Amino acid sequence: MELNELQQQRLQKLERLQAAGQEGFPTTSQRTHTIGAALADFDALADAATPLTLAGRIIGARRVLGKLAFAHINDGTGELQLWLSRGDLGDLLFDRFADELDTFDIVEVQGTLRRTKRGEASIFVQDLRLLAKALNPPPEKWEGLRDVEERLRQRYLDLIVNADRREVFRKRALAISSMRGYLDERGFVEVETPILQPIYGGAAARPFITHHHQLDQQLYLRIATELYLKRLIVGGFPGVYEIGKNFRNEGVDRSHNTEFTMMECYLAYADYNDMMQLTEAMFRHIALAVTGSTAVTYQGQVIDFAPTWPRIGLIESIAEQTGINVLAHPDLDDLWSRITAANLHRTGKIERKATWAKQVDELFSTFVEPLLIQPTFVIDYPVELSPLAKRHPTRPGLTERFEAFVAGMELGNAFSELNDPLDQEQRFLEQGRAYSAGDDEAHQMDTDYINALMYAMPPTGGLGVGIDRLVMVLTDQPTIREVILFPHLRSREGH
RNA sequence: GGGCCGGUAGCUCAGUGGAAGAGCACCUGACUUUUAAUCAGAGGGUCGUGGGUUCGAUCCCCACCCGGCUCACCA
Repeated sequence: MELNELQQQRLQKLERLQAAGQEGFPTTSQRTHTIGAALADFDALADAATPLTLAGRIIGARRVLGKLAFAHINDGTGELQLWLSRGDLGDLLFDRFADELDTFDIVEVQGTLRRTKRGEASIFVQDLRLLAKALNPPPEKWEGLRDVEERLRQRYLDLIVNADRREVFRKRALAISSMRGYLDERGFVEVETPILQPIYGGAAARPFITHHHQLDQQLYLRIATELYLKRLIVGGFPGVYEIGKNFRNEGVDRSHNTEFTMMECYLAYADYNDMMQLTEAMFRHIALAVTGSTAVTYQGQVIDFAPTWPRIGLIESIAEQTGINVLAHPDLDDLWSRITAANLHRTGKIERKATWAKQVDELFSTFVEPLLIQPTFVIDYPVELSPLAKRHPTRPGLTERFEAFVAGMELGNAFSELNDPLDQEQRFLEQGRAYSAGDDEAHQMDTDYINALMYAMPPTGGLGVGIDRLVMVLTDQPTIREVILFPHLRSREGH
């Protein structure tokens, strides 16, 4: 390992300490309180002059003023100023602090709590030792670490330096635990289903492909959990859910990451209307848990998760924005003629797609989705777009499906689950034809899933929620990579 | 994948076809209540990588690598 000048200076300090009989990385800390606990009980501990042992990372500049010195330490629960004087510490320890310790070192201090003349809560240090030497120097004192690439590649440093970053991930954890709590309370059983799958399904996406050597079997990283979870509804669970990673071999942008976290839940003897109510109630519950309010500000816009959300028909919303009733143009050639007649292709945003369903999806994504800022249910999707959803009983060609949109992003997808095995088989066959026609995201035939449906699945409502996007909205983050700890980046040589 | 922009000291950033800069950090010295401490001084660079043009390239040209924004695709 080649060390730069700053790293060598720090290494030399470590070696000097070790030469003086100090451990550079002792096995354990003897701390008596977290900083958070010390601050919470500050006045009592200070009045009683209780001796405390605290530990933490030296953050920010050390200020050495001749025979006095100041610094701050942070242990993840709080931050506290160290007050060190040559008189109290003695020459050996004071010089050790001044000469051998650096910003980012992790130290342990003993002392009593007091306020300085200017009123800042501090620990007046009587003893100190190194717990772990930082060989890397900190970034700029005020600008911090701004370079996006470095922040993502060295997320640990980003988290050290940018304290609000840790807050985002605390809120992410809170969002997930409150979601889990909501579902647990309502009798959903949390399950784990395969990530490595012999047949991928449950969504329209290209998969990652891998191989099992011993079994000599091609496997896919899951793109969704759907088909396994519904097998469990067949198996008799009243409701199931899974929170976990999905993997889609597709582009990365501000609202897409290669691997992302989804919650899927299925409720027996329910339909998509029930799932809309569940979605509203659950999002309200989570928003309250994370932010204390149902109204959150996202990128300057107030978004209110309070029920009841508007429900608009997919077909009607496209017609409203484009003047085109896609159901009146039920094949691709016909629909494309209508689009060109309306000159929509001249906007530069619309091009001819491989299938009618994808063309409809593009019209919606382009002309309707960006307008859906407040939580909105878009309902009743075409059968061709929804191979796993039950047909609408009164609207031919449509299914009982909705997607939940917030801030112009799809946050949820749900339907009354198709439980007719014969219809499901036909849908898979249709998907196979779409694949042949050039739709490389079409579903594969899953005969075992059909077999499961042939034992009868009760009427079931299902819902999927994109956790990362939900966290983006709840924490006001502009991109998905700011709510994922280690988003995917190309590897860089020598790093 | 396309378009536009970027990569210079540990970090944040200037800059120029003719000797590589600033601030912060770091190092040395002074300083017993600092809060971006202050004062004085010193050190630190394969200017993303590889070619090319040129007497001379960090700068101009080409290719490549990594990233940002954006469009396309997807949730």
